[in-house]
Amino acid sequence: MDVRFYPAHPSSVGSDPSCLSSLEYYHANKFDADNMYMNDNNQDFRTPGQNYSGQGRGSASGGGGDEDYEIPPITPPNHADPSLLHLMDAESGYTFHSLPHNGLLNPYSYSELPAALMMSNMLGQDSHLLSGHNMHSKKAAGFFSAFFRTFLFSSTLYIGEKRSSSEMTKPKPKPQKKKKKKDPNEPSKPVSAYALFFRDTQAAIKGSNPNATFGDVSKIVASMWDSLGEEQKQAYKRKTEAAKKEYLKALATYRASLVSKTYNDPVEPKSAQSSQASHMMPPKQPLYSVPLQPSSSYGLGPGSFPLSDLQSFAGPPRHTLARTLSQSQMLPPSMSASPPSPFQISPPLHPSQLALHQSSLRMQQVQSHSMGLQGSLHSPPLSQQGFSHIQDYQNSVGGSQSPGAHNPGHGQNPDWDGEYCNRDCGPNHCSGGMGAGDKPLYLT
DNA sequence: ATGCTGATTGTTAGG
DNA sequence: CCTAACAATCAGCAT
Repeated sequence: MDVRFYPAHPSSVGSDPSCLSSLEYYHANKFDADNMYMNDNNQDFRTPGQNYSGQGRGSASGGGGDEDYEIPPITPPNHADPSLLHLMDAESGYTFHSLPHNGLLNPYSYSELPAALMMSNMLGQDSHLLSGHNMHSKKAAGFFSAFFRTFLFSSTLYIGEKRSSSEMTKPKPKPQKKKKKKDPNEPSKPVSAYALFFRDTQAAIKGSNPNATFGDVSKIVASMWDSLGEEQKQAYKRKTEAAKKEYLKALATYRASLVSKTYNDPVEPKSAQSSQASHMMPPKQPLYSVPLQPSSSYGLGPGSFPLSDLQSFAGPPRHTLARTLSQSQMLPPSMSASPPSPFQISPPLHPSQLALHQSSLRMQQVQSHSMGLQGSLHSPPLSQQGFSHIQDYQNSVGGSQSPGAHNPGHGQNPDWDGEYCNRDCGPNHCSGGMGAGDKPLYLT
């Protein structure tokens, strides 16, 4: 592994139009572009022993596993400057008044990278966002593209150093994975903070390095995660916490639906179902009793808190939770919403009895739970925790990465929506197609 | 402490 | 066409 910063060669800058425009923007913003040269040397940043022979079973894309990944080598700005926090001025838009000058960038120090990455992601990846917007946006896009590349190369260097030592010592054996079949209706586990971060940043990485494999991206994201500021990690963790609460509720709903299914479907072999249901309800598991009703029983109507929040909380975009909820809506609210306690499973109660039996208890649970939930959901948005610039920009460009997601009405938390509504943003997603007749997502 | 599972995206092959 | 596997990595949970 021999990754190094090559002496800059200004003449080669022009080889990358996007970089050129970025550099122009650097100049326009008094950023020292002189240290941001590119060269034509292809950088092979594979780590020793790694085989990028391709993905999937066929590895057809591998070409023998001898790819060189052309991360445009950019000599990074020269000295570490933790003040990248001031990278963007939320007031004035996108003036960059505190970027480092003339110093090698410490690969470990780019605490603000994710924000820039997300910007790069939004700006560079989805060029449609730029079309029809003003030059300001384009310039910003250009800047972030180049800015991201700078950091990306730094992270590449970092990765190479990091992994070369560990892999030399321990070649990891590849255990045979076997994915067990999972009930498609079962809500997916909430994505971890890291997964969220991965989702945010991978697009930008891929945008800058289309040839980068998943492994490459993973390493880069991992190094970035390591370098992420604690505050920003906390921001992701807060999201995860919220998603976890949602997951628990969805899980409770799902389990309730399993039980109710048993009741409602006597033809079905009961033994398997009920044993499954009871097995899936360990007593230790905190179960939230949540009435599923079209308008939230918490008095939080669809406008009471951002729809995007709801949808982003709806778990990973595998549709499992959505399906679960949809299915649950077919059931009586009390049944679908509230899992019977294990003690109530035997002897089984009639659904109506069950509902009555639980209603009083649930009322108390709901009230207490709603307090905590509201607290978490209305916690300060990320925009107040270091992502305000992103929010600002999303406001200026339209808010969503998704094509066609105009979101005119749910601007309460655009950064959330922009970050996590970037998949499955079909006509029924984001706010665009979420009409009254669409499936509402009951977050109560 | 350690190990397992599942999550991230995109590609590919097989059913 | 749909699904599973695969890649590197991390978080979370169970043991």
